[in-house]
Amino acid sequence: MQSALSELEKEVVDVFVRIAGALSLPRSVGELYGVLFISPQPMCIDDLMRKLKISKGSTSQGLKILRSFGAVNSVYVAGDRRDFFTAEAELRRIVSGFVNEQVRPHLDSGQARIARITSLLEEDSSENKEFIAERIERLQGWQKRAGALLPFASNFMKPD
Amino acid sequence: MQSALSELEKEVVDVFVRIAGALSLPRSVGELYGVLFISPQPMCIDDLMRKLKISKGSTSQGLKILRSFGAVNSVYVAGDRRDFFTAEAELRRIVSGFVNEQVRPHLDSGQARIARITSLLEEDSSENKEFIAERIERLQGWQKRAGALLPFASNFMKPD
DNA sequence: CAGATTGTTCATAAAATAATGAACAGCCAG
DNA sequence: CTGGCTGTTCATTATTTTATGAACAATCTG
Repeated sequence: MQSALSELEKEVVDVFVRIAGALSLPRSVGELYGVLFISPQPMCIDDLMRKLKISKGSTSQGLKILRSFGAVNSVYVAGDRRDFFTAEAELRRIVSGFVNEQVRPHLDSGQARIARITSLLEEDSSENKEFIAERIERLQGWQKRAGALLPFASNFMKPD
Repeated sequence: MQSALSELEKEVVDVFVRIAGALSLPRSVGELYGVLFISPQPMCIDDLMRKLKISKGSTSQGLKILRSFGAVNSVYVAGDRRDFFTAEAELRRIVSGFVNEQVRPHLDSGQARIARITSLLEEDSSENKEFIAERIERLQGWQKRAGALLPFASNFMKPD
């Protein structure tokens, strides 16, 4: 296992670094997934640190995040005490993990907040109450739509 | 037009600040949209600065971003030299603007990068070539799927 | 045209986010 | 139990991102 990224590996890692950025995840998370994604063998923390030249802390933290939504799988390697990992390669699983862990909670707290807003609005008595009420209802509709889109998006990834 | 945020306004702004965060947009962009969203009247830069207590630079910059994907509309107010704005309230328009301006370009450059990777792979002659080839193909499939999902997501917002 | 008024830009400051690495906790092997 | 690995945590440092505000350009107004 050579400890430098080949040109090809660098490109692949770069793809995932950009994806990570789009998802508001740390750069290192994208790097880690990228390296695992094109590695035929499972890798341990030490391998990843050496390949990417990042610290042990970042590596551990990054893997924790990846595991949190199932983007990475642990693999047992006989005769080695260390933990090894591979990239989860089924898009559907990653998407649904991500949705459940990183997106749904936000939607839920948004739901709660809108409920609070509705009750604030009742106490309110400005001349614009009607307009504001319409806006809040609209916002609620958006929320609902977003919630409906998520499971659909997961299914959309079905065959992969 | 009072120059402080009511409790209700604060809550609404907060909702959009969180959404902005999820979309990797500056906090101020969420604040601006939020205030416009619950404002019955069009607002000018000065109004927004005062309401949100943010600088003129942030306000101008934030509105520029919002305009870039059609989240905000310019309104002419008779007898006033200043520019006035309202929040675009049709979700479908905002989504499709956002997709076209902020998402599609990333997908496209990703496409280009994958093409480059494919050519790098041809020069490559490791024993793992086959495995890597499979992964790159898979990645390409993901890319394609993402591209297909976007127009669908836009349509999903249809009635709003 | 001269003087205001309005909006944009951009160098700098401030704030938020991520990475580092040393300290620590757990665990196995002898 | 002791010593050596392995992985995690977290206070600090580094980096990146965002906000600020003064300088500027553009546009009206009288």
